[in-house]
Amino acid sequence: MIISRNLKMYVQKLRSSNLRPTKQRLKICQFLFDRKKTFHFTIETLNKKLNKDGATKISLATIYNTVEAFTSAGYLKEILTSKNKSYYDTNTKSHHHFYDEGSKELTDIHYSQIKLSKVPIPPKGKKIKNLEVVIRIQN
Amino acid sequence: MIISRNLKMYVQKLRSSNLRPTKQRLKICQFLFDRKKTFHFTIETLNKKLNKDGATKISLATIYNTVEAFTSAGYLKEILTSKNKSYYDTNTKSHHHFYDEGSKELTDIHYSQIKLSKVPIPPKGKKIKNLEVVIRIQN
DNA sequence: TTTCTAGTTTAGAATTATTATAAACTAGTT
DNA sequence: AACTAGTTTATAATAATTCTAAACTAGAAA
Repeated sequence: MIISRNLKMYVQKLRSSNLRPTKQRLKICQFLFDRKKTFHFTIETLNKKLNKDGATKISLATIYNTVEAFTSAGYLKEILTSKNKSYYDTNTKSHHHFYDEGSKELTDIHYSQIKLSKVPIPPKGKKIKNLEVVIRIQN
Repeated sequence: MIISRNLKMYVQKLRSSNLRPTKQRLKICQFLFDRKKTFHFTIETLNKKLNKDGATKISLATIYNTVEAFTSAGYLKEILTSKNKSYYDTNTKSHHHFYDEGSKELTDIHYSQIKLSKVPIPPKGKKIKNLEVVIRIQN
């Protein structure tokens, strides 16, 4: 079964980031990363989906902790929106988003679809960590 | 005095957006727009600055209402960040930001400092309302 | 294997930002 | 001067997130 191979992979991945491979973290890894397409979520949606089936529950606090840990470790990317709720993305590669103001849905824009021909120099002593384009759309 | 000229201007501006020129709204207009440089703020900072002097207090609810009204009217622009607090900008023209992850400060990037040579077509039936680049920086 | 300990999970409380409510007030029309 | 719809206000309610401290566990050491 593929899952067991991925599990080992996740154990290594977590260890390499100094995160103990706990049951909860592995379950969240499988849920987030055992998929082909990238996945956008909020804590709320993740919590609902993880705890939908009557299976072992992962507490909300753990979901917050884990998403935060995965984000610092670079497994997840926090997305910029104007809403007071954090959005995350399993696609950590440089890419951009459409943000639909009506439906509040995010759609990936492949990095090749946007080209910047001029980027400013960061202020003295600072480095660019990340550059993100959000295109707000509406009907 | 210049202020009285601006006051009249603000009265007109508000009327033209179907907003009654109340004492509170005019005071907030003066505070936000009687300045040369653009101003970035959160509700929290605006509230503190408006109510610093022992002068007539403007309630927090009014500040929320007014900022929301001014944003819909196009006097203010909501800025995208990853934090769970709304940031606003008195510069509503197309422009971009540095977001310093350490100090959580926003700095304007003049629109001419960023050039996009390729922009995607929006999904069917949708129009682009706005395009914003946020460059996250760190030490 | 058993013991130990630092890291982790958990439920629930606390905090923070924002929105809702409903009574008092006011701009501006009649 | 009276009226009314829009506005302000204090406060309560809600929502997202962070904190806390007790219970649990991975995995190193005995």
